[in-house]
Amino acid sequence: MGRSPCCDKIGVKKGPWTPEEDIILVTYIQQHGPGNWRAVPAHTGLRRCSKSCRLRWTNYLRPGIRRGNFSDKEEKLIIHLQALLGNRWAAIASYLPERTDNDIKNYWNTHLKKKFGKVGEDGVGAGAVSSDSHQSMSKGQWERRLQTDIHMAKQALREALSMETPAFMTEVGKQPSSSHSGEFNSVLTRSQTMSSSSAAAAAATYASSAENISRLLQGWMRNTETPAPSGRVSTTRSSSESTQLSSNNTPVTPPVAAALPDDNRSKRPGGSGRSPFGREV
DNA sequence: AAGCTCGCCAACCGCGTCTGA
DNA sequence: GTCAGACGCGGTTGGCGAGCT
Repeated sequence: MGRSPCCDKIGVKKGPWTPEEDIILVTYIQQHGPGNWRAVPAHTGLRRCSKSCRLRWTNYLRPGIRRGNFSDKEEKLIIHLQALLGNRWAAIASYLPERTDNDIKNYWNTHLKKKFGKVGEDGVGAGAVSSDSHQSMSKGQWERRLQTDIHMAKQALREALSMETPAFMTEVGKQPSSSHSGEFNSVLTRSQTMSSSSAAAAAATYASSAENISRLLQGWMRNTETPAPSGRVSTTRSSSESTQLSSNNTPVTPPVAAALPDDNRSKRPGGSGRSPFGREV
């Protein structure tokens, strides 16, 4: 099973994405949809690795993403799920549709690890259990274990949700997200069927994606009126800020925020994660 | 005011898994 | 059954900005 060469390192640009690149990528995805990442650099002319394109989209450009300001509920949920699932960030992220696995991972590493990292170290978390045990487990045992973990995670989540409406849901509610809780529940129950509403949602997704990027562009244009964003990171940071600003000032977050992450992951032909988590969950 | 240290986060890298030929 | 391509995931790193001395 040869490892993929990923990208021919020659001529492939690295480092922070510029707004122009973002626009090109979003435009392409708007037309063709996410997927077939291999073709993205070739068709768009982007001098980026396909992985980089996918990462940029899933972690940054994909609409419906909320960045920063994790609510208490989200924090608790992450802690709970981390204890149950271990460092399976993609699986955890599937319970927080508006957050990316990278974001959750970063948040855990920077904020929560210090506070709650010991929980895992003590072996309370399933992560500690699973990492050790699944080597000696048979496949059947491991799958049963997974199902148990999933069940526990669902239960924990339901408990968390039943206590009060999660802050992230209420916050989202401020924005015009029509059926967020419903979609969230569908995520919760892992109903993987791509309904026609999801298909319609996908269209809205791209529309709002374009909106996102146009706002991003506007912010960038304003910035370029003053000294141009010459610094590599500063450009990205400014774009990041403008994106965030847009989601704060105006409701950029689409109503389909919840639909995309799982649909994308589950529907993607080929490719999978390391563990069956996050897709079968 | 200048230099230093630390925290945060976007992005990269390597590996595992799945799928089709 | 085998192999190569494609994709997703988790760990890690690089660089900027904020806070501190």
